[in-house]
Amino acid sequence: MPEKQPAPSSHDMPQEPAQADRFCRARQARSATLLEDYAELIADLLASGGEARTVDVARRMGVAHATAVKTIARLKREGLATALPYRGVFLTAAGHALADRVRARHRLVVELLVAVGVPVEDAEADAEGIEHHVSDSTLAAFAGFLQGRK
Amino acid sequence: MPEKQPAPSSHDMPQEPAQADRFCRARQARSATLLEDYAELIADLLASGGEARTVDVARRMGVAHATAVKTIARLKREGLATALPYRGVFLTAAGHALADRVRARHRLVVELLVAVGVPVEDAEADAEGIEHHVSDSTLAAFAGFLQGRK
DNA sequence: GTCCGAATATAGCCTATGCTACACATCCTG
DNA sequence: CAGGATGTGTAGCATAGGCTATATTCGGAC
Ligand SMILES: [Mn+2]
Ligand SMILES: [Mn+2]
Ligand SMILES: [Mn+2]
Ligand SMILES: [Mn+2]
Repeated sequence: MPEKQPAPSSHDMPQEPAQADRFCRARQARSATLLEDYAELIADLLASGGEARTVDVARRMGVAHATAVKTIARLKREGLATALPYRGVFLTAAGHALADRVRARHRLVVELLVAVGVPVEDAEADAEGIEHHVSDSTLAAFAGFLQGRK
Repeated sequence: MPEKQPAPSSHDMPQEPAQADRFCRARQARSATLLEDYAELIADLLASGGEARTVDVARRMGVAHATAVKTIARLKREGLATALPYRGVFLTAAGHALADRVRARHRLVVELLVAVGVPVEDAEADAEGIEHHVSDSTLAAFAGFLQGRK
């Protein structure tokens, strides 16, 4: 066998399987991102206005309404939402549960960012992306940190 | 005109244009994610082993080699990398610059996470996704926070 | 009750990211 | 220097997530 070189590394790299695993998990999180954001948004619309119309969802997501329709179709396909024609979108129990989890995470991320000195506006903006990559472990650490400095 | 209702909100929602803007920026970051990770990885491979072969990149990214080929093609298309047939991948000046920026951000994010109590392994895993959503403002706040607790 | 603007549905097109399968090139090893 | 293992290139397929354009349907103003 070719005796794998000890690698003349100037600076260390992560082990190959561990690194691949990290990238895979990040990809996974990325693909769940949209559903999470939609679920949270729809829950908020239902809570504040009574109904979630496709147009409103599209406007708030910043996409064309046809795009929102497709994503909502995916929500339905995955058992997170239902919709009656010309009647708006609703969340299933699973959808509400997801929305709650996502909202809690969103808030905690913003809180943490603000606590370490990020301006509120930037915290809100960055949190929208960051939240989808925060594991339970990290979430717990955030909570502990915020608790400790109260 | 129908006199838009003041919204009988039980809890406040962000203004519509601001929220759409946040989602758009998050989508933007998401689409840059792959290029950033590839650039960083290729730079690391070049630095530690002398060359970056497509297979190694694929293995470390945890994807099929054909997938890596396509992404590397995009890197080339965007002027970040070059490649000679059967010779491996190289970074242009722009590619190296991107890699450096990305690596610095990656490290700072891990440091911050660890500083607030996230276990190192989880910090490394989550950082791989989080890093792509950290704005300059947030990055500066992280640096300041870490500085302050030294 | 009619009519018109707004909301909704649907179709078609595009790119980005994955994958598998297969063909060809390279490079060790014996 | 022959052959097999490994690396590369490429084709074909699928899904996700964007878009525009076009047709319907709804619902409120008159
Ligand atoms: Mn989000
Ligand atoms: Mn959110
Ligand atoms: Mn990353
Ligand atoms: Mn990284």
